[in-house]
Amino acid sequence: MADVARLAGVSSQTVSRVANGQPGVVESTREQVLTAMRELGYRPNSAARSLRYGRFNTIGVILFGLSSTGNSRTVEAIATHAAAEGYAITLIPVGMPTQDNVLGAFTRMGELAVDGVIVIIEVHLLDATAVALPPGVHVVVVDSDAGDRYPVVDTDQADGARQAVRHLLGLGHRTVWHLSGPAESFAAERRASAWRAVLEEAGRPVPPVEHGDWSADSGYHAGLRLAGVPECTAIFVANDQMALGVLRALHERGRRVPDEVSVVGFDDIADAGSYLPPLTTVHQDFAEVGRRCVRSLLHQIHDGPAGPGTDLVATRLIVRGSTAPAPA
Amino acid sequence: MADVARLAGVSSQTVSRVANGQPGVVESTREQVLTAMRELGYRPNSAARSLRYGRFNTIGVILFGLSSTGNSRTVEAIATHAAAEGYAITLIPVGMPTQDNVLGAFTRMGELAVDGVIVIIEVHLLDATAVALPPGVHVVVVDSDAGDRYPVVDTDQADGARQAVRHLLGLGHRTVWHLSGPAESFAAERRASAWRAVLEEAGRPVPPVEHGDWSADSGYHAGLRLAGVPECTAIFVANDQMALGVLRALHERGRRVPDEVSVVGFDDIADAGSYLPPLTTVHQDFAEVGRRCVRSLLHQIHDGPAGPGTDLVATRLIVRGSTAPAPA
DNA sequence: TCCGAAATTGTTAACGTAAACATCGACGGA
DNA sequence: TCCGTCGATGTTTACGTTAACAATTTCGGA
Repeated sequence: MADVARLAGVSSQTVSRVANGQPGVVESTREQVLTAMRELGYRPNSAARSLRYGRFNTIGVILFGLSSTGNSRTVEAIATHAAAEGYAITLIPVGMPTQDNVLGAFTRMGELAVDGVIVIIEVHLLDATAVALPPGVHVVVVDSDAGDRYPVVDTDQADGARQAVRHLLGLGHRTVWHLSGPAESFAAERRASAWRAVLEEAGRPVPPVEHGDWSADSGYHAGLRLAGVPECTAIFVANDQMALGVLRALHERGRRVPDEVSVVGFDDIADAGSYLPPLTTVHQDFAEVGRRCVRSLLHQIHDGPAGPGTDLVATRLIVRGSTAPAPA
Repeated sequence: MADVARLAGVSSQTVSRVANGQPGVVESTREQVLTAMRELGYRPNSAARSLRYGRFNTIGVILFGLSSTGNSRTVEAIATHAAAEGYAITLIPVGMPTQDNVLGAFTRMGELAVDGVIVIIEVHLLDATAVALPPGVHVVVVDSDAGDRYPVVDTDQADGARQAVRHLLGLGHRTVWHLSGPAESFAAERRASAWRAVLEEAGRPVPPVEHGDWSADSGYHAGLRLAGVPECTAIFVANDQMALGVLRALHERGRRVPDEVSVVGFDDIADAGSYLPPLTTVHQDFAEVGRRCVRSLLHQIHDGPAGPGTDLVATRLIVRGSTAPAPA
């Protein structure tokens, strides 16, 4: 910057003014400075800027597993909206979701150049880390029940599950079986309890819950077990990938979908419409979740901390070819 | 930091030494400083550090579309390995892959606190932007043919395609049809040209190429067309998602896989083993690509710029249930 | 007892930027 | 003509950190 000032024959302050588009610089001077900038390939040093302003214009995202569909789409939306507001995104991946690792991520975060953090991790891992969060750092949590401690943005898991189960009951199925996610997952738990609540409310029997780990493979194995249960004609699967595995298992066992068994998934991933048969599933608006995260976090950064609370994003059932009226 | 120094009754320099674990601080002093740090919740200001050191310890990743399987897994690997080396990852998403947007991303990058950039974008979009790249910023490019201008890390697309086509020919198929990606994609182009080369080398007829946009849906439509071609008994599809669509189309048209038609995909995404039937596909090691990107970039940052050149990551064919000997 | 070396701690300056304040010159009105 | 005002530009300072050097203390040995 000093070099630019020297070359343009002005003070560094004037260069600063030009760089930031501030008024009070006469046109001819501005031209000279811009020319000098180009000539020297000047680019402002953001570290110095941050130091001066006390802000980094950066949001940190702590997450476990970027490859899972939901996470990557949420992060993409976060990145897009943050960029629109002039904020960059810094990714802090957590290798394995152990408390130690999460704690480590929070510690690293504390040392990073970040104005706020969006946490996309099952919240029970946050218990021990609440203390470790640096006081000046704002937080938004996704997909957890931390609503009493931090602002939370999340898909309305329960309502999505309710829509799925009611759809199946509406088709005349006597009851609905459920393949849930891992026991530690709050998303899985909420989907499962909404499923149970609808059945109980309707006075239907509640079959035993199967558990998978979200993978198609685990869905396949659970599907093999369910295929052996003759009275099982409707299955609500907690995500689309496991549903894919279920479809394969049913197919291998000769149980036709949707004629003999109806299947509903959750997520509406891009491929769900191309499964055999195309999957009826609950659509999650990951982009909207990301958008609201950014909005909430920026609001905190600019206007001070926000109280806890939960912001739910609506879901909707997408009916495709994997559900049909119950067999006679 | 000054507060900590005051509370601990030492100079700020001593605080700095403690914070960085430098030697030459007596144990009792260190304790006092650590206590003061805890009490005041001190955390070092990374902007000041960056300013002092002239480095940000941050890597930028410019990409289009985080949701595509390959990208998210590559980014995850990049983030993991960068973190292990003490580097953070800053994401710069490009909304639509137009030259303007890419140019904008590079400009933003220039203003960001970044020591180097990994570019995960089809390279023809880089043509006009080569100039815009700030001189001091190191670059590694993924998935493109920029090998003459920048260091490139990429999957060995051609070899993967060769393995796929040879596998099908080895099963006795007279020739192999191809569903390619979008015409602008270099990855698609390389897979297609390797496919063509193997066929020509083997003296087989080269069927017309179908084009999709990587989505399952586009695969479905192309699949419907191919299903109408009786002599088509083997299809090499340029990615797994389109292969999923092809499987669905063949199924709907009553062409059995693999008995009547064999299908090979590319990527080996997590779900590929759960398709109906489980998909034979070319495995890409996205994690390794990410690892090498980071290695190459850090090498540049620490030891000076590297010349152009291409670093190819091996692929391997995973044979599952979607391929079988040609029908008699 | 005193001196020199080593260990520990303190002081100064600089990284690049921008806010706050100071200066300078031009212009208009009395 | 002189003065006040305003617009353009320059100067000073501070942001938080750490390298380089300076100062102080401690300790062993002659």
